[in-house]
Amino acid sequence: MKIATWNVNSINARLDTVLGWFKAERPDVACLQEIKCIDEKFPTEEFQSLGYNVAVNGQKSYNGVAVVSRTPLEDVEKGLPGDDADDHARYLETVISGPSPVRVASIYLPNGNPIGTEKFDYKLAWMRRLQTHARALLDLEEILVLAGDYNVIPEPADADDPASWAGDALFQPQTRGAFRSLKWLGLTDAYMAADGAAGGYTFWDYQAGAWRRNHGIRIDHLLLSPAAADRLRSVTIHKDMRGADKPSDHVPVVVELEI
DNA sequence: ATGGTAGACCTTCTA
Repeated sequence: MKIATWNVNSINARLDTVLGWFKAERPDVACLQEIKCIDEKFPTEEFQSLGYNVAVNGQKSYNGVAVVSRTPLEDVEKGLPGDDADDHARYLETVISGPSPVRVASIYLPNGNPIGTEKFDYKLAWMRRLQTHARALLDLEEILVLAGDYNVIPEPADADDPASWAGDALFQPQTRGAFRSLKWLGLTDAYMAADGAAGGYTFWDYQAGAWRRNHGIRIDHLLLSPAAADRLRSVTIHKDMRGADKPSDHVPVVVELEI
């Protein structure tokens, strides 16, 4: 089973690019982030015509996440538990039906810039909520994949030029510590565990020639429960998509699980 | 050199 995560930076502006990739790659499941539209404006019919089921947690203009799957989606939960006042659409969790069901979450973790503001506080609070929820999910002992744009650069090796990110919310000690705490619950970073994976970035800014200069970072992650990690076959970063026409600033990351 | 681009959509915010 191929499970993808991709921050598309507007599903409607990216529709041809995304559908073209789906036709070529045929993922079984895809977690999408930054769809930047309300549920009613998500191109559901276009995905259905390719044979996919769709679940959307949308929002006008900003954020918004979705999961698309070949098999039906069960137990759809919209929003990250722990703060009823949080109205950002950044989390959707569902169970991919089949002989071996897989629980997946599509995560758009807050960016948090600039540091020293309420945006950074919101990011850290959101990460605490995610850790609390992940602990409860791990207790279920299911095949679980927490996939998305984490807006976290885990280690210096995950940036082309780590020094340039020193003042950025994505690379703060608190941010990296919260990500480590999350993993220490018993989650496996698929990219780090996969045989042969190295030197992969998943995001290059539109600005300042970042792509041309390979000024990239690895911030799109798939965290696996033990049952999922046991089934991990491969991880592929689709770097070529950054050079496509009308690219997102993020590229797809695909894990293959033995399911 | 403190820059630059992209998307939503009304004017500036977010990234």
